[in-house]
Amino acid sequence: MKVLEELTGTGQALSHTELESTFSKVDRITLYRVLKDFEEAGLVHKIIGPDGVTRFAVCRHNCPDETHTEDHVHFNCTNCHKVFCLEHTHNPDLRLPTGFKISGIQILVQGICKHCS
Amino acid sequence: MKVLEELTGTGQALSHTELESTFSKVDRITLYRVLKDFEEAGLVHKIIGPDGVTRFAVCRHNCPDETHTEDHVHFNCTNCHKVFCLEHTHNPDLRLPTGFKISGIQILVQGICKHCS
DNA sequence: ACTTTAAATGCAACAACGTTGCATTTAAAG
DNA sequence: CTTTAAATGCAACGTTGTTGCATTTAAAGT
Ligand SMILES: [Mn+2]
Ligand SMILES: [Mn+2]
Ligand SMILES: [Zn+2]
Ligand SMILES: [Zn+2]
Repeated sequence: MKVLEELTGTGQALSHTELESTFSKVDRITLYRVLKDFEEAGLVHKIIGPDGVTRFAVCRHNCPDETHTEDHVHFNCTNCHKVFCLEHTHNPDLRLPTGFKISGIQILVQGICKHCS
Repeated sequence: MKVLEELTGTGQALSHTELESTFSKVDRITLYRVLKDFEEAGLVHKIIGPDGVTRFAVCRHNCPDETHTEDHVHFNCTNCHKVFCLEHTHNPDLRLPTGFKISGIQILVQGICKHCS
């Protein structure tokens, strides 16, 4: 519950390490299991940034239970390296090569965040 | 050179493991170093998929040396889990929240690839 | 309140991925 | 042929993430 509150309260996606230092009393394996359970329950979603770091963020209202598609845009600040979930959802008109059928899309925007600009 | 040929020849992005089994004679650390050198030289680029697996693909003609921006779209097949570089580049008209300045974008499309459909 | 049962936690061990230091081999220059 | 530098292989280490098992904690049943 504390983990979920932390994820809900902060405006950004948090890495395992960040959560681990926040809850220094909790064993890291417990944290792994908690986050996995939250993800499977559709409460949080995982974001793997361009640096390969996995972060977690709470799912918003528009996240369906079954498909668990998180189709909103993610923002990765090149200065502070934080990751934010943007409310913006975007479905661009991509013309893919023949034979390719699109089922989902992941957009990650890089730039300078609100706090760093 | 063999590694570069392999990456150029195949139409997809290859993971370290895949390359390692292709060149079973080569030590895995040498492979790490070769790929790192290629990346820093701007010959290949890294793609980290939604599963967190790192893959490598050759840079095309339109990859500038300095910025090394790979702004083309990547396709991840949900069936065979292969990753393809699409020629398509897309700059959508995103309206970001105030204070956020965009400098780049990464688009990863998921679906069924040509070979699996 | 006491007992039974299940869930949550912590620890150890392990595997995959990736990096660094160092010795050796290989190839390029002189 | 000798000198020098680059490329390779090995060992060791760090990080991330998973699994098995024992213990603790909490929930239910009596
Ligand atoms: Mn998100
Ligand atoms: Mn590519
Ligand atoms: Zn920032
Ligand atoms: Zn496929």
